[in-house]
Formats: sequence, C-alpha cells, structure tokens
Amino acid sequence: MLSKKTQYGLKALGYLAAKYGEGPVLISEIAKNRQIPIKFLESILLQLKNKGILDSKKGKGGGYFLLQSPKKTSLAVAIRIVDGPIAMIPCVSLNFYEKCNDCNEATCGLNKTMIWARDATLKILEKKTLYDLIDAA
Amino acid sequence: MLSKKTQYGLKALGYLAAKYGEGPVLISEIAKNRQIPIKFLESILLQLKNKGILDSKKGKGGGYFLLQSPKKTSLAVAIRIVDGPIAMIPCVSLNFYEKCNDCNEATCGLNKTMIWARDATLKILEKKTLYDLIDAA
DNA sequence: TACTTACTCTACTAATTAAATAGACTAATA
DNA sequence: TATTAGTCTATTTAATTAGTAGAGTAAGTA
Repeated sequence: MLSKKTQYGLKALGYLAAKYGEGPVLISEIAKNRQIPIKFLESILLQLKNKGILDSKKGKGGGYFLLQSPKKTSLAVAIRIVDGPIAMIPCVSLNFYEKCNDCNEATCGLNKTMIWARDATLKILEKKTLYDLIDAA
Repeated sequence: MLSKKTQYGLKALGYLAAKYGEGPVLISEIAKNRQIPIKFLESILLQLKNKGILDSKKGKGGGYFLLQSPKKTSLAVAIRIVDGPIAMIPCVSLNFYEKCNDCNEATCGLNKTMIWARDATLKILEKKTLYDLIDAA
C-alpha cells in the first residue's frame, strides 16, 4: 500500500491537474477540498516542488501549480518522489536498488519473479499521468 | 515495498517449494539457508500454516512442509497472508477494501487509475506460484 | 514604508507498525 | 522418559508514519 502521505499527494496533484492553467491554487483550498491536514499537505507539496513537479508563488494571489501540463508527468515519477520505490523488493528496484546480502540474482527465483511484477506495474504507472487523476463529474 | 517479514516469508516458501515431496524441513535449516532470524521465521511459518499454505510436524523428524504442490499456491495468496493488501490504495483493494471517507468512487480519477495498476499487478501475482520462487542453479 | 497574505523551513512529538527476542509449553518420537 | 522440534504469549526495541507548532521570508498592495 502507498503511505497516507502519498495518497494525499496524489489527491492534491489530481486537484491541481484539474486546475491547470488557472494560476496558483491555495494550499488551504486543496486541503479543504481533498480533506487533507493542511500542515501535512504543505510538506508534501514542498517536496513535489523541490523535485520539479510543482512550482509555487508567495504572497497574495500565490499558491501551488503544476510546472507542466498534467499529461507530461507520469504517476511513476510522482509516486517515487513521495513514496520511494515502486518495486516490491529492493534487489529489483530500478531507482532505489539495493543488493541482497545473501542471494545470487542470476539464479534467485524470487528476484526473477519480482521483475515480472515490477514491469507489469510500471507499464501502467508510466503510461498513466496526472491527467488521469482528474475526477470525472 | 513488501515488508521484511513478507520477503522472509517468500524466501522460506521458495526453499520449501524446492524441497516439496521430501518431507518436513527444520525451521533452523530454512533460517540458516535463507539468512532469516530463526524466531522471526517461526512466527511467519506459523502464520502461513494457520492460513492453510503449510503444515508441520512436531518432534524428531518434524518440521514444515507445503500442504500442496508448489504450483497450486499463487504468490497473490501468499503475499496477502503475510503482507496484507496488494492494491496501492484501500478503496481499490479486493480483499481488504475500505471506503474513502471523502471521495465518490464513481467519479474519482485516482480510484479508476489505481484499479488499472492493481489489475496489472494481480495478473502476474495470480499467475506466478511458489514454484516460480525455486532457484535456478 | 507598512501591512497582509501565503509559502518556507526547522524542529518536534505522538502513534503505529516492523522487527526481533525470550521463555515456558506441548506434541511426537525413539 | 528423554529428546527433539514446533506452539504460543509476552515483551522489547527500532524505525517509520502521521501530524503539529511556530518562526521566517517573499510578494503584492495600500
């Protein structure tokens, strides 16, 4: 499961995706609309800004906004920023790889199998974008 | 990421899958071979037994063993026992569903997208079995 | 300039979960 | 009946998650 923090982050990004092109959106507006603790949301948005997904403007008329069109940012990128690895085990992660201390990857059955799972998940998360997070109604 | 506990569990199941048909295997043997803290492994194996994946025998010549052929147990089943939900968010989980307090699933973009991710992952995890965890060499 | 608005940053705390350990108990076998 | 090996309960420690507090800084406006 994604952490609560990541779930909040994705909900906020969905909100900002829907408002793309309309200028900065207040943290407080996002928080209220998506039911997220405001101070917690602050830190999430800041993190997304520092990684180049969002930008912000201070002062009156300020707020957060997507740096690029929502279709340009994949969910894989967004999730990795807030949640970290997408893979199920470290020795199979593309962006957060860690070697197993004990097993040999060339022969390890778990390793081989988890690569399958990783690729299946990534195929979706790299194709879907923030645009897909926009609500229908 | 799967918890360490789940990773240990899968490694142990891979070991037992390789030994299927050879009678009970000592916890201590699995622990040594897969580098798992023995008392921690005890509780994992017991949990897998209580859920019907493993069986055990006490006393001399005792140990743990797979209840069925390794090809009969999918990774999805094994992972759910030790780790819980496979889905990335609760409102999309098949076995551990929880309703979102705020959003409407009929229109929620995140919900819709996470169903895609879940299905892609499950397609692999339900097809792959304990047999696929057996090491090559 | 002074005032207000709103993001920024650091630090902290509480709660939960993960990871591991200890030890008494029970069943099976020789 | 002694030994072996899984069972069960309880506890402990560490790490992570979730959330809070408050001072600081930048931008706009009167």
